[in-house]
Amino acid sequence: MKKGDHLFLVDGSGYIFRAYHALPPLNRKSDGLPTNAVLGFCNMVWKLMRDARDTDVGVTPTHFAVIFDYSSKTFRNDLYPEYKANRSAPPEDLIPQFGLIRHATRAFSLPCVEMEGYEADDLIATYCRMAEEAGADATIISSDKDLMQLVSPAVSMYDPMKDRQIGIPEVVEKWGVPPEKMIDLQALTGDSIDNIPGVPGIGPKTAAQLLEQFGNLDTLLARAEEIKQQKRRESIVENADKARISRELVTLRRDVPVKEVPDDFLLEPSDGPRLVAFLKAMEFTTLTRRVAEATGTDAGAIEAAEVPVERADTAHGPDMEATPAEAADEAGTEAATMKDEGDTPSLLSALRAEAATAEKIDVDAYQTITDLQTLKDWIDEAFETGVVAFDTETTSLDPMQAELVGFSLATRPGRAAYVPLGHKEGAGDLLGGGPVEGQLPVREALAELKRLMEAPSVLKVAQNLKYDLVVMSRYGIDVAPYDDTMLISYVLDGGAARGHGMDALSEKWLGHKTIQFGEVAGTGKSFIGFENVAIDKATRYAGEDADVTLRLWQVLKPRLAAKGLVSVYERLERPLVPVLARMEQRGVSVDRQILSRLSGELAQSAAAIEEEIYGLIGERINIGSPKQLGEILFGRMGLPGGSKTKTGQWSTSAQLLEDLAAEGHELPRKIVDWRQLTKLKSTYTDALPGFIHPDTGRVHTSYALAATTTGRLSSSDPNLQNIPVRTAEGRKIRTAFIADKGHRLVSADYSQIELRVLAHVADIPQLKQAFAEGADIHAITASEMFGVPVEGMPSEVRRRAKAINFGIIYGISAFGLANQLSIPREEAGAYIKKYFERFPGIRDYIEATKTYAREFGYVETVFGRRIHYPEIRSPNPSVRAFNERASINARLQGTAADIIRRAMIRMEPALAQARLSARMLLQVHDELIFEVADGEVEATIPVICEVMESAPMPARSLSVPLKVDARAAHNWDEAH
DNA sequence: ACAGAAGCTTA
DNA sequence: GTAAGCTTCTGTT
Repeated sequence: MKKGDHLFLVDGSGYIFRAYHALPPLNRKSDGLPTNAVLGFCNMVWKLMRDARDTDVGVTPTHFAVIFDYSSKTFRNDLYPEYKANRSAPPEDLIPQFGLIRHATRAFSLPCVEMEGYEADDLIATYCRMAEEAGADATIISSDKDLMQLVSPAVSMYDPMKDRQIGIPEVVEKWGVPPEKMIDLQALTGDSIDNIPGVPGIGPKTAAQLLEQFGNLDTLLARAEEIKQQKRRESIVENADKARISRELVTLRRDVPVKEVPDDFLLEPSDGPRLVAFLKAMEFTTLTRRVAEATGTDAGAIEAAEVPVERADTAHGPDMEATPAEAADEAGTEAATMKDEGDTPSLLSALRAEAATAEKIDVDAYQTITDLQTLKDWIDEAFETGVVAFDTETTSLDPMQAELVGFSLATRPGRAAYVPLGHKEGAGDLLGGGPVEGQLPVREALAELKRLMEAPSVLKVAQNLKYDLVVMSRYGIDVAPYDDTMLISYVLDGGAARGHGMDALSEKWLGHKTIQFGEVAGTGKSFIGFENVAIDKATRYAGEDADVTLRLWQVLKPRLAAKGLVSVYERLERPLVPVLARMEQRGVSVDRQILSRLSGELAQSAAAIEEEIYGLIGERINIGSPKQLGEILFGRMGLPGGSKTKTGQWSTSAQLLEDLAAEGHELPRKIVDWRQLTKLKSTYTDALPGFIHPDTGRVHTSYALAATTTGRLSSSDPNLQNIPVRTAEGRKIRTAFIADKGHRLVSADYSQIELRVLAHVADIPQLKQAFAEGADIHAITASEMFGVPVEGMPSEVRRRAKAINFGIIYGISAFGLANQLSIPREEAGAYIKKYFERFPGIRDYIEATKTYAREFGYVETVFGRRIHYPEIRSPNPSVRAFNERASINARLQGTAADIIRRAMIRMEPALAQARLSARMLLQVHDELIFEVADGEVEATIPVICEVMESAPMPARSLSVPLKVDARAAHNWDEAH
């Protein structure tokens, strides 16, 4: 390097953050990979390389390098452990872009410089010194004030986003001091973002004034007594040490032992094909064209580069579950082959997986926290790392009843602690139950917990967070921001894993068998409740939960980006957690009297039928026992047609009994009736009152977010998604679900949502038109198939078409349709054939789905949710056919599930914005139930319908309108 | 005390 | 033909 040369140094790390926030979101069209910062970076670099002379810099670079931070830990952390401790985790959309920008740098044939233990700023300072010593000039591409201390006659800065050069006059103008005094100025003012203390009460204006007066920091500190203003004087005298440590922190190192020297940064002509290949892979059309033109590259002849952002997971066979060893091996291979390619999502995945499993899980290493100061220290540590895994231990599996017994935290793999709060002495002791000595004062501990849980700069990680959210909320604690490892696993492996519980995830990803809850608290009769577990035992169990959760997060979270599933997690899963937590907490009113009266009526009717049955068969058997019943009906009484179940028992299914009844037999009808009544009684009228919460007087169901393969929710304890509706008897149970005084229940349900989704994804003109016109879809189908006009169509014809429409959604088979319609299989087959002739698009859609599922091992919903079918390539034809039907159904059911999830996530803000107090209580797959104040019903219904009908927007726009029917009434039966 | 089968409820 | 959860019975532990 020599006089006249000009070195450009891009602060790559700084640029990424600034561009990410300043530029509008941008996602790669083909898969949604976030790329806004990458595009900003490429545009900027391209412009500076080509025509820097035309910018405010006004010179052409001869040397060019991009400098990055190596990691967040540097020598400054040793000087001052709190350094940059306030930094929160980077946004989700940004993480994959770190690696991409390093790729971009290489695609531009530019050196990519970073060094362990040093920040990018130190490298920049060092290279500036080297350039100056060589008599050359340098321009730092950054507007960060931390770099302004480097500005000199030979060194200036350039803000690429404002096209503004920053020289000595600009620094003086902005800060009131020349560049060489910037260090002292920063030492006084500090920096809240980097957590540099500075002197409290001294801002840039005061600092500049003081430096003007005293010349420099040392003089100022030595002669601080001369300061006139009392407050200012005291603060400076008192905080002189903070000022000195701050100065050390902000002073950039100009003597980093760098490996490359500025001579290595000689700017060479762009490698057109290489650059075009990268830009094509990023799908930056305009820039690709521009670069191709300028470098004389034939863009059409260049293939998009293989940028290692891991895509479809087809690496291992469909029937094989990767063992932990295999998973680690796979990760290891990736790390080895991509080491010099930069921090790609896959590399990040591999590195994180390695870190999470590197240290063995040792449950005896966890700490029990028994004093407040230790808890504070742990929480401070969480603030430093920015991520903490936590878990609550309670007295009950039901979060609405659970009392907090303790909680655990993990700040990094292997480092976890348990905080016992409510452990009791002497289990089994009659007078026992006094608190165990040496536990923290609950109030103070909860205040500390709240400080951590609500801190915006610390990401809280939990496994099945909704449970903890409900418990925490009952203790007045909100949790945000957060991640849920169970949901991440669900998004990654929906359909591919048996479950997403912590025990299974730990074994799969960490190769570690967790302590079972039952081993700690006992099971069944020996269950003692967590509050009676000894604290050392509880520490091992709870500490492990937090430790494992943190490790799982480290392994799983990067995989989302690597597989392009970030938006599914962020848009369809994570935001739903607090929405469901609130719905569960609200509960729904159930009228005990109505249920008790119904129960009595059902008991009477059932008893009467029971007597008649005994009369007919001549003995008092257990009618509820299919075994005894079968032996009587088909053995002793010799009724015809009895088929056997797979265990060799006589089948006594309702379908079969109905058939027998149709042939004129008296007994089967009575058995069917008896079963219906006893079912209603045992499952609903008898069981529901037991779920009424003693304090709230309402029923609080539990929604599972990660239980179904398709993305639907499930409801349990009690299941409020299968409350009867089909029969008049059953519907009576719904009359017991009532609104609060002065309120109504509003039920809003999507009309034919899955058929509409089918019309959209399979792109069927006749169906789309029918939905657009609001026509009777089953009648239209029948009319198309049988050539019968819709007017005056026999109901049987419409019924058959309806069965076929539903059959399609279920992945139709002649066998199933024949069963449904009670017709021969040949006839059903002929219907299906005819249907496909009239709607060839549906046959194409079904075939395309099967082919896709076979090739990739999964299908995707319209919103990108992946549903795996690992057995779709099974050699067993019936297993294969089952998986094919399921995968056809999954795209439709899953898309519908995604749509209502989106509606639920938006519902509360929409209602709040409309200043309505309606409360969402229940979800039943295509229906939402609200409790609405009497006076607001009219205003609320249109808001609900609008949110539901526009739920796919703006992510997707369906080619078929969605229709929602909503009604208000005093109880669920009338509202539905 | 628990697990699986059968049967029934919903969308 | 798809997706769920709960109750009862039955056999095993």
